[in-house]
Amino acid sequence: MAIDFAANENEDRDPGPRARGRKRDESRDAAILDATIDILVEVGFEKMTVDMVAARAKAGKGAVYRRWPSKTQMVLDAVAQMKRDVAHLGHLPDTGTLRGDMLALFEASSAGQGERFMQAIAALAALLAQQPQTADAGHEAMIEPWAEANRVLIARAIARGEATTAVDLEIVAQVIPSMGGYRSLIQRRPFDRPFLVGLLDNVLLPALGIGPDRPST
Amino acid sequence: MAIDFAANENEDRDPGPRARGRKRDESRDAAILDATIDILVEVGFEKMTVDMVAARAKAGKGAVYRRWPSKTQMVLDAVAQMKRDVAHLGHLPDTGTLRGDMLALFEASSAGQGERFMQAIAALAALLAQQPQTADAGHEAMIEPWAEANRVLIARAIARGEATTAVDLEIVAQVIPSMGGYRSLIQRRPFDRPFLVGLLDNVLLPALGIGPDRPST
Amino acid sequence: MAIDFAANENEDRDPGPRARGRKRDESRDAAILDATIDILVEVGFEKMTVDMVAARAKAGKGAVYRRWPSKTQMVLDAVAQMKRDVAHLGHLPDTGTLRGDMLALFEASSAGQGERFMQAIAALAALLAQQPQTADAGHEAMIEPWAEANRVLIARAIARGEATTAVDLEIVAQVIPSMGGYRSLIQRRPFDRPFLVGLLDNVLLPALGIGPDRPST
Amino acid sequence: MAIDFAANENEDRDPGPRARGRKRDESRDAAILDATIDILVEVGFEKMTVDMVAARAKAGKGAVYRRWPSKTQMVLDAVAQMKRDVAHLGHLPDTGTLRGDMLALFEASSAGQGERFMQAIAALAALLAQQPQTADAGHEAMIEPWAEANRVLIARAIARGEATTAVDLEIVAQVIPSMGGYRSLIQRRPFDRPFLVGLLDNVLLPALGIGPDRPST
DNA sequence: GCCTAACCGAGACGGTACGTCCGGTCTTTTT
DNA sequence: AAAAAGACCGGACGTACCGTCTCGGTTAGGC
Repeated sequence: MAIDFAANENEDRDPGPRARGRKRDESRDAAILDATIDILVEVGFEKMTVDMVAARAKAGKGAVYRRWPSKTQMVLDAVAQMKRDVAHLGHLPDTGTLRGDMLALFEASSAGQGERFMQAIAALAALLAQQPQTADAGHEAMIEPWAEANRVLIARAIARGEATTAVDLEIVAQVIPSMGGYRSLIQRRPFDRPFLVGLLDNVLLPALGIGPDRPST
Repeated sequence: MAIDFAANENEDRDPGPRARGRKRDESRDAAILDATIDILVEVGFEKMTVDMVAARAKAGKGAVYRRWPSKTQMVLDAVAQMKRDVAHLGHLPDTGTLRGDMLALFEASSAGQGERFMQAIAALAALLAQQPQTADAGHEAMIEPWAEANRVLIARAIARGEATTAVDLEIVAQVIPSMGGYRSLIQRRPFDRPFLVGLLDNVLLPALGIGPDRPST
Repeated sequence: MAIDFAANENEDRDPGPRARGRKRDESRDAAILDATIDILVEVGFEKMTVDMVAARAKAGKGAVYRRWPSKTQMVLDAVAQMKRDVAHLGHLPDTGTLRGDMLALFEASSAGQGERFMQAIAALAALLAQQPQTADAGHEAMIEPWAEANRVLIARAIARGEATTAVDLEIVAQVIPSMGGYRSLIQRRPFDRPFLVGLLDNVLLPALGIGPDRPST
Repeated sequence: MAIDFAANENEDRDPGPRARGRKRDESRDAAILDATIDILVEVGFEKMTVDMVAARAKAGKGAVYRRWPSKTQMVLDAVAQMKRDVAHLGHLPDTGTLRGDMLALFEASSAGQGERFMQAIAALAALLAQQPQTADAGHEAMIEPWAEANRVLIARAIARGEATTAVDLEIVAQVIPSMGGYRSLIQRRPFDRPFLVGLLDNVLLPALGIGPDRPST
C-alpha cells in the first residue's frame, strides 16, 4: 500500500548544501493535478492538452514542466494522487461474513470520490499500455491497493473458519480487482453492485467453499 | 465468432454502375497490415506513425487512407486480421476432463502466431479505451471468442456431470479471459501456463465444485 | 544586381534522380511572403508571430518551416522578394542632367510599392543586426541595387562631361543610398524629396563639380 | 550632448522621509552594465537573455529589474554609459586643415574604448528600430555628438576661408556620421581609416570646394 | 491500339499539440 | 531593505504527426 507516484518529486530531491531561492509553491502541484483530473474526466486523455490543464489551474506551462517531464507523467501522478486520497485501508469493514465485508467495501468506495476515480481511471486506460513502466505504475496505483484489501478480508474469513484453506490466497484475491479492472478499462461497462454480486456468488465464494446461505442479496 | 473487422472494406462495397479504372492491388492490403503489426509490436500504438507504416510497407499514405479511414481503424483491422488467422474454434480439444481441455486449448493457441498476437494485443491496449466503440470492437475480437470457447468446454463438463450446475455459466466462462486480458493488457505480464494453472486450480475448478484430483500438473 | 534571396530555395535544390511526390505549391510562397509583409508593416518584427503569418496566408506552420528555417529567414526573404518587385533597373530615367535623373529615379520608386517597401524595411531593421550574415543579406537586398542605379547615372554624367572624373565613383554612388538607409532605418524619418534635394545640392552635385545652375527645384 | 540614459535611475530618486534599510549597492550597477556589454558584444541583442546578464554579473534578476524597467532600457543605459566614457567633446583637435582635424578626431576616438563601443553599437542596432523612441534615443546618443563635432570642425574651416560657404553646413556635417553609422550598424563593416579617407577625399572635401592638395595621406 | 478512370508511391498541404525558452514579476532566505 | 536565487505566468518558437490533396506515372477495362 501507500503508493506514492510523486515520490520522485517529493522525496528524491537532493537539497544540496542549502535550499535557496523561492520555494516551489506546493499549492500549484495540487491545483495542476486537480485540473488534470477535471479535464481528464471531461474530455479524455487524447483530447486533453497541457495548455488546457495549465489554463484551468491558472498556471504557466513552465510550472507544469518543472514538475513533470511530460503530459503522460503528469496524468499518472494525478491519478496516483487521487488514489492516495481514496484508499484508506485500515478501517476495513467487518460484518462477520466475507460476503458482507466485500459488499460493504464496495459501498464504502462508491461513496467519496470513488465514482470520479473510476471515471479518471477509465479515461486513463489509453496511456497505460504506452510503455511497460507506465502500465506497471498504473496497475500499482489502481489495482494493487484493491487486491490488498481483498487479501485482508479473505484472510480474515479463513481465520474465522468461514473459508477453505485449500486455495492460494494470492491468486483468489486478484479475481475481483482484475475482473473489475478489465470491465472498467477495456469493456467500459460499470463495475456496479450486480456485477460484484455475480462474481461473489458464482466465483469467489464457491471457490472458497462458502455455500449460498445468502441473506437477501 | 468469425469477427471480421475488415468486413466493411471487403464486402460492403457498392460496385456502382461499373468497376472502371485500375483495380485495387489487394496485395497492398496485406503488406500494410503486416507492417502495421510489425511497428505496433516494436514501438507501441502511440509512437507508431502512419508514415512509418507506409514506409515499411513501401506504400504511400494514400493507399492507407484509401483502405481505412484512420490510423485507429487500420490498427484494429490489423489485429482482427491476426485474430482471424489465430482463432479456429470448432475443433476444440476433448480430453475428458475440464482441466485437460483448458490446458489443451491453451497449448493450441500458444502455437501458431499466438505469441506475436499477444504482443500486438498488448500494444493495442492504448487505443481500446480511447473511444467506447473501439473498446467494444477490440473486446469482441479478442476476448469474446475466448470466452465462447470456455463456455463450450464448461457446458460439456456440466453435461457429463463433472461440474456443478449451481453457478452461472455466463459469469464463470468470463473469468479466465477477463483475467488473462487484464494481465496482458494492463499488467503486461505473460499469460503463460503457470498463470493458467493457478487460475484453474484455485479459482475456476473449485468454483465449479471440481476437486483437486489432478494429474501431474 | 539581380539580388535573389530565395536562391537557396529556387535554384540550389538538387532534383536528384527525379522530382517525386507532390510539387511545392509556388503560390504558397507568395501568399506567405505577402502575409509576412502585411503583418510586418502592421505590428513590427517583434510582435509578429509565425502563427499570425500562417493564419493570414491560410497556411500551416509546416508549410512555412518547410520553406524557411526560421522566422528571421522568412522575413528576410519577404523583403528581398519585395525588392525584386520594386527594383527594375534597365529602364533608368534619362533627363539629360544628373540632377534630373536622380529626382526622376526617386519619383519612379516612390510610385509602385515604394512606400510600402520602405515601411517594411523600417520594421525590418530590428533583425538586420542580429547576425552578420542577415545584415549582409539585408544590405544586399536593399541598398546595393539602389547604389547600382546611382553608379549608372553618375557614370553617364561623367561620360557626357557633366561631372568631374576626379572622384571615386564607387564611393560617391554610396552616399545617397547609405544616408537614405540610415535615415529610414535608424532615424526612422522619411526619405522624402526635400531630404533628397538637400543631399543632391549640398553634397553629391558639389562633390562631382556640378554647379548650382538648377532649375526650379 | 551629455546624454544620460541612466538619469531616471540616478537622479530622479525621491529619498523619501528617510533612507532606511540596506543601502543599494552601487557597485552592482557597474557590474551589471559591464556584463550587459560583454554579452551584447558576444551574442547580440536578440540572443542575449536577462538571465545570462545576471549570471555573468553574479547578480539576481531582481537587482536588474530594480534598476531598469526592461531589458531594452538596461541595454540602452549600458551603451549610454559607454558613450559617456568615450565622448569628450570640447578638446577637439585643431591641426590647421579640415582634413587633418577630421583624421585627428578619428584617431582620438579610436583610442580608448572606441572599438569596443562600436561593437556594442552594432549589436544594439537590433533594438533601435523596434520602437521610434528608442531609435531616437540611440541616435541621439551615438550619432548626434559625432555630427556636432563635425559641425564645429567644418564651421572652423569655413571661418578660416578653407571651405566654401555655398553649402548647407547642417547637411554636410551629417555625411560622415550617417555613412559611418550605416556602415557600422547595417553593413557591419569597420569604420576604419581607409573608409574615412575615402569619404573625405571623394565626398566631403570636394563638396566643400577643398582641392586635393593633400599631404601624404 | 488508343482513351480514360482509378490506382500507385511520394510528399506537400492545413491544423494542432508538444515541450522549450524567455521576459518581467514575486517570494524566500541571507546579509 | 536590499541582496542572490529561483519559481511564477504568459506566450512564441520550432518540431512532429494526422488526415487530405496533388503530382507524375502505371494498370486496367471499354471503345
